[in-house]
Parts: sequence; structure tokens; C-alpha cells
Amino acid sequence: MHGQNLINVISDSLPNLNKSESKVAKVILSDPDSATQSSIANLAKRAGVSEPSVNRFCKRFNAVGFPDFKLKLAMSLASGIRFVNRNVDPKDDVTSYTPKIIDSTISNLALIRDNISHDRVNQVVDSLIQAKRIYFFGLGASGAVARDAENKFFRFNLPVSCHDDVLMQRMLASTGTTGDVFFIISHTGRTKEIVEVAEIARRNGSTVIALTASDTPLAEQSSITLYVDVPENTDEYMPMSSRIVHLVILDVLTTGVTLRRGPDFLPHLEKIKNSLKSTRYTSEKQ
Amino acid sequence: MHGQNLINVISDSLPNLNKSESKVAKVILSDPDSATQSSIANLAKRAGVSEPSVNRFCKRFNAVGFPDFKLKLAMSLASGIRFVNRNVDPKDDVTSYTPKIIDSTISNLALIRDNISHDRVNQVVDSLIQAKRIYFFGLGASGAVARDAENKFFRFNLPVSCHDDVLMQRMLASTGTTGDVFFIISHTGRTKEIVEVAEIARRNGSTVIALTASDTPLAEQSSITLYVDVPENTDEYMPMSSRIVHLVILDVLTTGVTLRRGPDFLPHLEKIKNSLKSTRYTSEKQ
DNA sequence: CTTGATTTGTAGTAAAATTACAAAAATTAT
DNA sequence: ATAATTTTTGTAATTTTACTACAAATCAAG
Repeated sequence: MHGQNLINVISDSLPNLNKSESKVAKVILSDPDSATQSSIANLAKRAGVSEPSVNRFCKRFNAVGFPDFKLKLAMSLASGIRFVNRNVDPKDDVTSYTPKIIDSTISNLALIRDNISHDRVNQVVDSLIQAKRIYFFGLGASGAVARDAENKFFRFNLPVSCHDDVLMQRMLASTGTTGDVFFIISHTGRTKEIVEVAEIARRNGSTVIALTASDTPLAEQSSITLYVDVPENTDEYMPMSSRIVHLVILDVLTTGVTLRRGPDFLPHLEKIKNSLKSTRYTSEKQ
Repeated sequence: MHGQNLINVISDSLPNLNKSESKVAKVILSDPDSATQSSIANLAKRAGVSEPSVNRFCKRFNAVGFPDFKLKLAMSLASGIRFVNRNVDPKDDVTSYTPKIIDSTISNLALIRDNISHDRVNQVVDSLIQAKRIYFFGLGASGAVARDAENKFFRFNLPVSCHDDVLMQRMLASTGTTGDVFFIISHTGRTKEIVEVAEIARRNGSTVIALTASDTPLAEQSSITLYVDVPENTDEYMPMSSRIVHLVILDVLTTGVTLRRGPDFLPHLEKIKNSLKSTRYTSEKQ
């Protein structure tokens, strides 16, 4: 794991701590910022324990000693992710649920950053570059993701389209041939229709790329799968954030395609950018 | 600014430092990480100066003393080095551009987390809850965002729809009345058509909520604006990440609406969730 | 060169953190 | 239950670290 946030490590191991250690933990968690600025004596006093207890606490969390612990705490505060895995609570107000939701999204992105297979990404970029035609398929929330993907890939001068209608997807899948790429986006990887579509497409010799969870029927039916295993959200109030992760992965793929195309391709992208200029009010700066 | 990076502050003021201070500065800049872990004696020795010189150096940069300086240095390393300002380079390969893109998205999210106006979010949640009808409008990439928003808000039993067609948007805006909410999403806030649509809607007494950049024509035409100022990406290879930020803000808004609705509303959400179950292959676990 | 200001270092002091060890709890076996 | 053992916690001494006051050195201007 990529250096999990110290605050969360502490709060996760809270049940495994002994009496004085948990006293220290609580004081630190209640106000981590002030903890980074107090001396060991001060913190010990606030927690109602002895100084060596605080020191032992620090060592338990893989710090050399108290100063080192403060340093690590400060760093993990600075790195920004404060509420990872903290669920939204019914009595939260804006000031608390807003950072919670954003932080949870951030932590999901950090997770995929550390776990995505670069080989797979490369393979997918290869397939997309060689494709005669690209179809982006998705249903529901993933429909919007497919839509976004179309918008981005359109700029590559590739014959690309996006479909969120099951019947249309079926028809296209069954008329697809070798060289066609069906890029299927699905959070669950278990939606029957979409799995069937993948199967049909593959039977006809098309390449099926799936952006979905691992160990799912859709993953099985695909030529290449980019796995996105975002932790299940058990909390009613927490929004599903796999969409965001999907979108960012598509950003990665478009970047991969752009780079593979080489610098000769940049003028083309520039042209598309410029074509939109006349539709806008100019900014004061210009 | 968000607490300027200490490293940059030091290297900027390098010419204004006296002999021993600049010796200290050079040692710190040459290896900031190790500086955060050394004692004042060690650092003094490495810089070839006395301990009080190091101490004075720290005070010059607004630290209480050496330990406080180390803390600040560590924090600015943690927040800076990770994300922020790492552009994709034409000779990057998958292993380098993938984390760069994800990190840049993360840093944009962290930025909005620290800067979004909670009052505005509250106002918008209020408006959405009281709305007789909600329209989500967007063009291009923002069309996909609007689409996603519709998908999410649909579950609230509110009459909601999504439109990415300019003519349709115009017609709806001009037939809107008091109580209708037009939620307009735009990265630039300068697309002529969408600004006009906002103007028309507001003239007819509808509420116009904009999710866009500050100081733009669209922001001016709106009743409430949620500002998303994602740094301009000058780099050709860097994908536009305001979409992602927009989506996450919509997550925040839906959470706000859910919480405002109170726990009585949860069964309804549950019902919708269940309605999708039969469309899926069950997971092995169940 | 001399005067005054600034910079730097020395030595002593204060504070902070750590260690070794002993007392107190808690746990286990009898 | 109670004795034995382990674990937890605190006390006190030690060591390390940082800071302060002051003096020496360096530098600049006349």
C-alpha cells in the first residue's frame, strides 16, 4: 500500500491499543494539528499518561521517537487526505460531508493509481490505436462515462461512437467484425444485457475491452479488462465513486493514445480546440 | 495562495541571505528530506556553521525555532512533491504518465475541497429541494456531466431532466417559470449559447444555478454560482479535469439533498436500488 | 585606521526526549 | 481464590537537543 494516512492507521488500530495508548490516540485524533506542535510532556499531560507512554505509542506506529512521529503526522496532515473511509453521518452538516465525499473520491483515485496494471493500460492503448472503429458502451451511470469517452476520443479522428441503449448495443455488437473495438464500461460487471453484448461482440471476432470490477461475468467475457475495484460503499449516504475512477482512467488512456500518436498529431488537436473558440465570449485577459 | 511552498520561498530568497545563512539554505535545498530528519547539530556541521546560525536561519523564515522549521519543511514536502505541477512529458511512458494524470486530478479535488463555499452548497441544496422541476444543461464534455447528474437526481423522485441540445435548452429556458431550477454546467463559462440560455431562464423568473469558473459571463447571469477554478492546463498532453471536479461537486449536492430529506427517505432509495437487482448476475458471494 | 554596525561563534542553560528500572495491573495457571 | 507470570505503566536519571546571552570576528563607511 502506498503509505496509508497515519491518522487513519491510528484510528483503525484504536481497538487494539491498551489503556494509556488509546488515551494518547484519542487526544491526537481529537486535534492532530495541535499534536504536531506540542512537546511530549504537554501531550502526556493532556492525555493523562506519562511521557514514556507517549513515546511508546509513537514507536508502536513505526516512528523512531516522538519528534519523528510528529513529523510523520504533520506530513500526513499536509498530504491532504483527512477523512479517508469516514462515512457520511446523518447528522453531518455541509462543512463535514463536503470534505468527506471529496476525500473518499481522492482515496479511491490514490488506490487505483497504486494498483492499476500499466501493462494492461499499454495493451488497451495499442488496441485503441489500431482499431478500425471504437464503440463505447455503458448503461445508467456508466452511460455518462461512455458519453464522456466518446467526446474525448472523437478528437483523435477515429470513427468512434457511444451507445447507452441496449438494443442498439446488441445490434452493433452482432454486426461488429475483427478490428472493431467494443469498450464496455460497467461498475458492477454483472448487468446481464451488457455481459451478453460483450459475449456477442467477442464471438464475432471483435476486441472487447472492459472497464469494470475484477472477478465478474463481464471481465470473463472480455479480451482485455482494466480492473477498477472500488470498495463497496455500505453507507447509504455515500455516493458511488467508481464513475469518477472510470473517467480518470479514460483520461489516462486518451493521454496514452495522444503520446503514441506522436508530436505530428498535435496540430490536429489544436485545430479542434480552435474550432470551439468562436463559440465563446472572449476572456477579458485576451 | 494556499501556503506557498517553503522550499520555493527559501530558494527565492537565496540572494538576500548572508554568508552562513546561505550555507544553511544550500544544504537544506540540496536534500530537504534529510534536513527534516537531522538535528540542529548535524545540520550545522554539514553546512559548516554554528548551531545558533541554523536557529537564526529558521527564525528568519517565520518558524518558532528549529523543530518548528523542520515541521513546516516536512509539510511542504508532503503537500508539494506528491501532486501539483507535474506535467506529462512527450517522452513519458505508461508508468510515469499514469500517476501524473491521476495525481493532477487529485490535486484539483484537494483544491476545491479547501476552497468551495459551504454556504453556496447549502443554498444550492435548498434550491434543489424546493424546485418544482430541475433541468441539467451542459454542452460537449459538460453534457456528460449533466447526464450523470440527471441519473443521480432521478432517484429523488424529483421531476428532473438533462439536455445537451442547444435548441432544446433554449425552448425549455423560455418556457420555464418561478420554481423551475436550471442547473447549468460549463467548464469555460463563456460558451455563448449557454450564457444566453441562462439569461433567458433568469428573465422568466427561474432559478439559474451555475457550476462554472468565476468571473465569467455565465457566472454573472446566474442566481447562484458554484465556482470551480481549476488551473488552466497549458500542457497539450494534460487532460481537462474540471469535469471530474464537477461530478464530485454533484456528488456533494446529492448527498446534501439526501441528508436534508431525512431518514424517512431512505426506503425510497432502497426501492430504486432493488429494482436494478434483477438485471444483474448475482455475485458468487450471495 | 577607526568607529559602529552586522554577522558569527562559544559556552553555558534550559528544555525535551529517551532509557533503564521498578511498581502496578492484568492475566494465567494452580 | 491466590500465587506466578506477563504485560502495562510510571518514576527518576541520563542523554540528547535546542536555545540564550554574550563576546569575538567580520564588514562597511568615514
